[in-house]
Amino acid sequence: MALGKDYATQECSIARALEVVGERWTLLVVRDAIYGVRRYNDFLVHLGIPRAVLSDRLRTLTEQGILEKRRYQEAPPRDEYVVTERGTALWPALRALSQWGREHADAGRLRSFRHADCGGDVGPYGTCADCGTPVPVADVVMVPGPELDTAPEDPVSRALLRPKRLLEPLETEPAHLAD
Amino acid sequence: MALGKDYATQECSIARALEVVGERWTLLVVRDAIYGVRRYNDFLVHLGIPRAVLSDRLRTLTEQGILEKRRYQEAPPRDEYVVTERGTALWPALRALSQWGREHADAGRLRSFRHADCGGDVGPYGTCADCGTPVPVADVVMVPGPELDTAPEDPVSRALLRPKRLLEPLETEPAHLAD
DNA sequence: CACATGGGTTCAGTAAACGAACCGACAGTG
DNA sequence: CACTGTCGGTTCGTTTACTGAACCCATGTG
Repeated sequence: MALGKDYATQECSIARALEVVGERWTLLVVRDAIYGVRRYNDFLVHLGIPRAVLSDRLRTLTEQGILEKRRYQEAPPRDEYVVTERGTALWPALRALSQWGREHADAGRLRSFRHADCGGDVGPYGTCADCGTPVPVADVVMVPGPELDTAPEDPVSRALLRPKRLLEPLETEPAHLAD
Repeated sequence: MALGKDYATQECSIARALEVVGERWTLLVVRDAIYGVRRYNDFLVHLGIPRAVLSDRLRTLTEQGILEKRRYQEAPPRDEYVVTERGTALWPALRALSQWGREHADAGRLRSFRHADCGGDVGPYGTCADCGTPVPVADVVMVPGPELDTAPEDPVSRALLRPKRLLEPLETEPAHLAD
């Protein structure tokens, strides 16, 4: 991880995982990638992260095979960062953290997760509260809660005011349409 | 969290959770607490963490209600840090991270988790692979895997070479018995 | 041509982590 | 009583990381 000392001495798969995704901002970048954010600028404005740190995290996550950088247009050259299977495999951990946050750090509910097939809530074990089946990340729909800012600054937050199926690319308005 | 900038602008329960437990070392302290580590020195030698950082994390986690500091002997005064319900509620997140680590960052298996009642593996959704029921943290037994160091330096790692039921206090040998 | 956009890099200042040293209260040993 | 060791810390100088602002470059647009 760095800082002179890493967790390498730890014989523990939690430590190994945190060695990869435990740095500041890293899990939030992965979260956004799973939410469908793909472009540098969208990560930037949504996270409010310093550019140098974002560049570093995107590079590291790409090297780790959690994101994949790919050119989606040639002129001008533009790349996007798409979450890989290795990255989506972090979804259960993010979902569990989100659950804990809802129960122990939030006042109200900010967003919740629903099973796309039947509309049931995704329960504490990642299974659908209605139909009982485990919900894969691609079948999760994130729906906004009552405590969200209704007119956020950044276009990513605005796009996330509508229900959003995870993994699908997020469509943000071009900047010149901003109020 | 600090560093001048926190995640406070994030309307997201993952960010709220990471605001509390996202700092370096914090989740490993919670992990150890769930494994049954309770004493300052045991955290210290098992984690290999700088003392100042450990003191800070224990204080912060206590303030957050994730650990509870309590006096267990008067002369000399000795305190222990016991994980609270709020702390054990982080178990699903830790288990999911562990799962990811096993699949994507480990070579072999270091430790695994079993359902105490029936001996079945705790599966990817936190349910027992044998009997199918969700396994609460108190019913999890951690068993050592083949890749562990068989003669580790610190007494905590030595104690964890035997199967260990989570949450129960860990019994470490007194230092003068070390080889 | 001027200006905006996307995707970065560079750099100085600040905050955090590191590791070694130190400390106080007590217990056990000789 | 002195000596040694344990436990649970604090202090402090050094190294590393994060932050925020400025800058850069290629391209497209009015």
